Amino acid sequence: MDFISKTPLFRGCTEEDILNMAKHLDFRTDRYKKGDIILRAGSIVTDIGLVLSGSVRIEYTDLWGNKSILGITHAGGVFAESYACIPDEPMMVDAVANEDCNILSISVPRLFAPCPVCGSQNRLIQNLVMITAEKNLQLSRRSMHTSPKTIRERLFSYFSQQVSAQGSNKIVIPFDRQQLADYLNLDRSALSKELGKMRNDGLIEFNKNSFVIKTDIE
Amino acid sequence: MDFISKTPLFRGCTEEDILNMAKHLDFRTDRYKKGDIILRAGSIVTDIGLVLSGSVRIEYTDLWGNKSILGITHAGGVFAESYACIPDEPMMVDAVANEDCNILSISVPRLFAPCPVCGSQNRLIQNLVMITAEKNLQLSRRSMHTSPKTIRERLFSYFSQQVSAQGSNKIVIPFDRQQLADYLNLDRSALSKELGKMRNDGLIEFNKNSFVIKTDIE
DNA sequence: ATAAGTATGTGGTTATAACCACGGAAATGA
DNA sequence: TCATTTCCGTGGTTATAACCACATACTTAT
Repeated sequence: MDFISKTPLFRGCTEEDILNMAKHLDFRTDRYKKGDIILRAGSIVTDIGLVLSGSVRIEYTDLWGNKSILGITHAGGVFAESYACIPDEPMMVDAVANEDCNILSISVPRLFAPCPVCGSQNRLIQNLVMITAEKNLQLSRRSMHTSPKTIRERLFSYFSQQVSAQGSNKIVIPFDRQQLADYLNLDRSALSKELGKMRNDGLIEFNKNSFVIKTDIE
Repeated sequence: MDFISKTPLFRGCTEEDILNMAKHLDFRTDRYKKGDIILRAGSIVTDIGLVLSGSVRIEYTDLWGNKSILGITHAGGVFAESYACIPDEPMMVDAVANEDCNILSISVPRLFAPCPVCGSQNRLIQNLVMITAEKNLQLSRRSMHTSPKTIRERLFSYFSQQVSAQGSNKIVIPFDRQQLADYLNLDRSALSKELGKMRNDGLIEFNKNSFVIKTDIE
């Protein structure tokens, strides 16, 4: 309960607000065991899932049975919110219990239904806008960084964004090499090679996850 | 005005609602001439831009000056909403007048501020959630389709999603070849070649923008 | 301290996608 | 209708990234 009020979705809500909403909006919690399918591709969802404990894996399976993992939502995070917010939009992915977990379901239609009494749910909707907007920016950034054809250009794109975001030519990235490769849609060893070349070419310096990007502006 | 009530952002609002909000939320319209920079990268925005006429181009410029166009927002659409919804998030992109245009600015902080009188703005916020959620799904889909390494696999990914969405093995896609290549992050001629091979291999049939995807299930 | 496991860099090979160029088809517009 | 332009497929070449294998450095645990 104390945990809930600290999640991005309920940020700014008092415990009283939450209890109030729990009644009005008919919150529901469910337990799942590792491997259980929480939401199935093709189904229509109307509920946001808030992960109370454990984690949820978002999996994509194409027509030919090829699977790939699109993301993990940990405790405190929400999943399926984009599908839940759009009426009649079938899920493209499965939500699978990555480990034993506890999920709080919140009905978007109820959330959107006007409630003259409590202004609390408006706060919730606002948080929801911010959460989806933030996910949007993350997706946009990745799109930008993976659009160049060459490894070097993708790294340039990513680095320049990080330089701007961190306000310095000296940046620390939140990825190890494999994760960076996944993020930029590259092979790890090819990535390592290109980083080495860029260092030789005097474009960057790096040590582990710390990089110095040398712009020609002195 | 009649136009405004038909935009996705104001869907479901009566003219009275809109006039009401125009007062409370202090709507502002601005004219821009083709080429004008409406919003500059690095700046903090708090307003959503609703395109009343003309169109707005979203441009990304990296540290080395390389530009790329990320998208166009036409009349009725909104832009910068993700940045406006997240406090202190600097724009990564420029918003440029693609042609002479008229922009309605709506302050998100005002939109989020509680107004005891009018419930109309809640409707607006709900629409905003749906708009961002929809953009989210679009971005996710593209991410899914561009993650495979080979052209054929990207096409499989895209086709299988379309088959599912259109509910038939016979699909019509909204792209010409160049656009499909851009969408899947491919070279056009390479794309054409691979489509030809897939036809030879008996996997698909196509004619212009109509495709038949042959699953092995008869 | 040592061992096991993980992360990273590097060389070499190969598949493959980008690139360039062009010819024909189809759409557009006068 | 004809002219013009855009769109699409194809061949050939080349650059490049994936892939494989391995050696070294770094972590972590016991």
